[in-house]
Amino acid sequence: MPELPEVETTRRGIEPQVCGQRIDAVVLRETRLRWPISAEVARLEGRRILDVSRRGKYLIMRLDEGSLIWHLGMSGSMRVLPVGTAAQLHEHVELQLGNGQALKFRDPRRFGALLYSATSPLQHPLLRELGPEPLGDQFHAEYLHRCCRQRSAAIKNVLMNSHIVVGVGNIYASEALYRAGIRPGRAARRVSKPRIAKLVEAVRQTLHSAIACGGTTLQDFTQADGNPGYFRQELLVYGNKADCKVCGTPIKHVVLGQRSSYYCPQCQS
DNA sequence: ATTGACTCCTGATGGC
DNA sequence: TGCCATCAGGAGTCAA
Repeated sequence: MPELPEVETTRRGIEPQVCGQRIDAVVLRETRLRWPISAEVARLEGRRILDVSRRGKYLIMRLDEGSLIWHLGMSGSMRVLPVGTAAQLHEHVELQLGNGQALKFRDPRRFGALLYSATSPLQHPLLRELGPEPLGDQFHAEYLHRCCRQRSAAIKNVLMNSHIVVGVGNIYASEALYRAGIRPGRAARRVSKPRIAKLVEAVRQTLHSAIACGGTTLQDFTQADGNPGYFRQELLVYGNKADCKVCGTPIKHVVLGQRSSYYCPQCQS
């Protein structure tokens, strides 16, 4: 579920509450996430959280010694609530802070992760090979065109490949392709450079708008204050079983790379 | 080197 | 009402 806008929304929500705070206690209720939570995490008492940054869909919490790397997986969310607030079902990790607040990580499907990195977190094997940030200046038409030129894979799968560009998941790939007028199943190398340029802009605009709405909530996602994200009502094609809002043609649903894709057969080619 | 299938897990939904 | 099959936003890993 959480794609870049949801992770960025989470980052902005927790940052003011956790920055500069000392970790008074760590509560681990379930350590079997995507990878088991390592024993070092249980020993973080006394460390201080310096800042919270984001790389793709990863959240990085820099400590005065080492770093924590979080991933929300498909169903993860974070909230900040007073220490002592009853734990919800599937609330696997809780960091109790010096200000009396607790950072709570909930993840029903346990596809999320919490990793400890003793050195530079950006050099962690999971982060080292990631592609550029879609909202940064390294992601541009020239770059994406170069990535697409030789590839026969569907353009949507290329967009969702985190080694090419980070943060774009199933929902926003569908939305950006709709905005750019490109069919999701089109082979990447069959997309002309001008259309690639349009797609780069569509990805940027879609992500910016979604961040402004606090992300998209389909099921589990909540912002750090417990509110849902409001981009769902702005979605143009994803999950749409009705007609195209522009031309009235019925929206098509296909499966690409085992993921649902939606597009307008009239507006997208 | 790319690619597509498979995998982890719980919960919501829809058909019978 | 209940039971069962299917599907869901991620992404590493493996085999071809």
